[in-house]
Amino acid sequence: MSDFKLLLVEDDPNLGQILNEYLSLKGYETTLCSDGEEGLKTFKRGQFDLCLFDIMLPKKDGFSMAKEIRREDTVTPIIFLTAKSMKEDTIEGFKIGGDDYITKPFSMEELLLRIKAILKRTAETNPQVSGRKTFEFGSFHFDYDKQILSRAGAETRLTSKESELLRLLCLHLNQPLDRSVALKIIWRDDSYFNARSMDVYIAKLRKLLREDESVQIITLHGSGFKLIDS
Amino acid sequence: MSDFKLLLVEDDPNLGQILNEYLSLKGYETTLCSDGEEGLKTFKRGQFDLCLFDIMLPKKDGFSMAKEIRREDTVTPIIFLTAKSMKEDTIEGFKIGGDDYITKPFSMEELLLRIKAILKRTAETNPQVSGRKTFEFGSFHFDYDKQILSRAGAETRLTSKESELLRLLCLHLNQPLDRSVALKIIWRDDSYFNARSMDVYIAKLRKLLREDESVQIITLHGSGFKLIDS
DNA sequence: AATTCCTGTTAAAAGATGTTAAACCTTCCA
DNA sequence: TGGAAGGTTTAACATCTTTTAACAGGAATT
Repeated sequence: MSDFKLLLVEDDPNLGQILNEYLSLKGYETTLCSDGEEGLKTFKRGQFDLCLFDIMLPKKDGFSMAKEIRREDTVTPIIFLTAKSMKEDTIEGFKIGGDDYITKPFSMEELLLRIKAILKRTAETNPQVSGRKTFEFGSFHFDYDKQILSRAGAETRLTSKESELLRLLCLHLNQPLDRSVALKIIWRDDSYFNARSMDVYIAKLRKLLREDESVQIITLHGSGFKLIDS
Repeated sequence: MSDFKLLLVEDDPNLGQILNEYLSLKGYETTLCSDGEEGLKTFKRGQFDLCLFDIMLPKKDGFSMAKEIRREDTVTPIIFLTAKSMKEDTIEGFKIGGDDYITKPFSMEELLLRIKAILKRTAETNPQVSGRKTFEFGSFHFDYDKQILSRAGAETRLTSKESELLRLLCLHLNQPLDRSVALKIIWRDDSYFNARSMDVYIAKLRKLLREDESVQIITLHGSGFKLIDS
């Protein structure tokens, strides 16, 4: 499953309901709001991985919401939904810092694919903001919340530090994870002893991951590590 | 201006010309190809930041190109252009790993905004780094992620520095690789001692590559090196 | 040809990481 | 309250990677 949190703001109850159900069915955790102010409040409260905003909304339109969000957050992707396919609107949407723009009527499938394409990119370029909690790599399944690494039915309990580190590696799957970044996030401090502690945990994780040869932690000497899934 | 390199593959000479001019005007460095095979060859040679592929193309269609590219490179964004707005096509495009899908006729401005939206996401963290991760030259296969150089079944583990250097040489296969460029990218600093360190690594790589006579690292006295595959 | 600069090569020094085990800390419960 | 139990850090040593040093040759320049 995907574990991404989507914020959906749509005032048409029918469409809202359909979208909500469809996206939940597809494994996203969705929150539906029916007007702009409520949407904005909800956004500020929870952490979302992607926003889907209708443009014409009661109380506060989608563009205004996006503008306010972009003042503080330039990262979370925003997709606009709209009935009118007016060129000016499209342009406005992108200028504000939107990521995609879909005109109604659209197919659910296309919407889903566009959501996926954008999440793929943001997860790649901005791993540490992602709120993901479960991961799949090689033949492993890792549940960060439960601190459980499982494979072929066998479950291994992880300690918190093991989980934190594995999570960071997973968020950067096939990409470098910087030593100092990991130290600052997990140990709050990049010092000699913490660094050695981290090395110990890398060794522990390597031992756990040895069961699947297609997965390994590569050393990037002098800079960090990289979890590879081939 | 932007310094982004775009690869444009479009067989309609009119549209190709217009796109090319418009995007150049907007500050992108564009390369235009008119069929799929040429496009793929061009992609493999140069380093591009984004691809714009028409779907129906002579010799090799846009989807096939994207598929081949995604085997080695999952990073470089691909946008598909197409006349037909068939649902199946759109879905196919995203499934292959495309990033956006625009149906003709589209406004130049919208295309530009979509390009910008995607580059914003990818370029923030991964500037001029090409996404290629595996390379073939002579009888060698080099996997940059895994840091493994293999030939005739035999695998050699490389160190991080060896990998970095070999990667740069491969990206410039049969082309000069400037000393100071390599030093700035790998060592972050072009100084005397780093230069000597690099010479040591060139020697190590030469020793590894000796197994295949058709491959060698040529010295460009006073400027750099060149990996040649004859 | 002599000089100077640049590169090739090897080996040793310095530095970083791998690994294991013991010490240290918490937490929890008898 | 004392002591398991489990988690985390520190220590110690082994190993691997990278840098520095030293010397040998070429190439360019004069």
